Amino acid sequence: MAQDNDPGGDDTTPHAERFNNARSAQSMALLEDYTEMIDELMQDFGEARVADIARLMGVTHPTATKAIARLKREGLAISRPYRGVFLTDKGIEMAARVRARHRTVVDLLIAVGVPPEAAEMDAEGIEHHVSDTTLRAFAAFLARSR
Amino acid sequence: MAQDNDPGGDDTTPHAERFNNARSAQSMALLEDYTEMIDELMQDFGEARVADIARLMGVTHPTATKAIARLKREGLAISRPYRGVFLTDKGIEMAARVRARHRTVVDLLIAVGVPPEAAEMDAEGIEHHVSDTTLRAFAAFLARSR
DNA sequence: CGCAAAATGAAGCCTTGGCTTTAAATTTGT
DNA sequence: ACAAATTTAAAGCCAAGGCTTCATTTTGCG
Repeated sequence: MAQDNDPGGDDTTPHAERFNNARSAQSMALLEDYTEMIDELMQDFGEARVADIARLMGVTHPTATKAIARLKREGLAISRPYRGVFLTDKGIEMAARVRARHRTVVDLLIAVGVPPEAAEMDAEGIEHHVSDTTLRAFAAFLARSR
Repeated sequence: MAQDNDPGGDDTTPHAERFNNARSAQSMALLEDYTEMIDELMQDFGEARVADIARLMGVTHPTATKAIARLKREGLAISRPYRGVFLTDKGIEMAARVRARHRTVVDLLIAVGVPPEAAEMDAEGIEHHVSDTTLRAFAAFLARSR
């Protein structure tokens, strides 16, 4: 376990780096989830209203509004009052990426024997922590086992 | 506007449930990480000091202290001022469970072709979102492919 | 032994992401 | 055309999880 006998020895531990990584991934999860949701609503209904976004995300409207404000701050979306929310090109690109990743994660889980419902459920949390390297490995595994 | 399906139809969406699930999993991640870290320090050095916990977690001491306060509130740990932190039986049990799950996740990732380093990194974030069902599927897959 | 350095704790601030309540604006229906 | 209903926005609260700064307690060493 320990390669070092003195806990006070190191300056930057690999542990710390990993935890900080996981934390920052978490901060992007919300952006990704809302972006994906808006994209989905646009495709399915031609518009994304705050009320629908809120309901589908399982939060109240003010919470959704606040999240959308952050999306706008990050240049992922724009919104015209009473006209719904629209993704920018950057937002659309992110939505596509997130959606592809989600599908790959679900497929991988199913491929290793996870029941589809559980796969769908867990993927929602897992996907945000899957790095590009891991995602490529997943895709390769799926291609191989098909 | 909308074509055939109306977004206002449902009352509780499966989406919302999944997101809320992921959110609550997230709230337990911190507890699990600190518990695991304390257990590790106890095993390796016989004591878990706030300063070491903080450094290994990649946060400042006050942040670690606050997290430890939450652990105590949840009955997972106790601490004597200036004497370090100790896990309760409940905390030890959680640490064991978390550690086993972590190992399984890393092994699964490696088994499907993720480079060990990336597996270790991503597992830190992924593990908290792996349900019991999924964990069992992982274990079964590993047993099978060995 | 005494005192400085190190470890710990306390207090206060920030941001995020939830919530409720209240108010304003727009749509809609008669 | 206007009142009612719906949608959106605004304001303020809360807890979590970061941070800095400052006070206190231990500890180690000359």
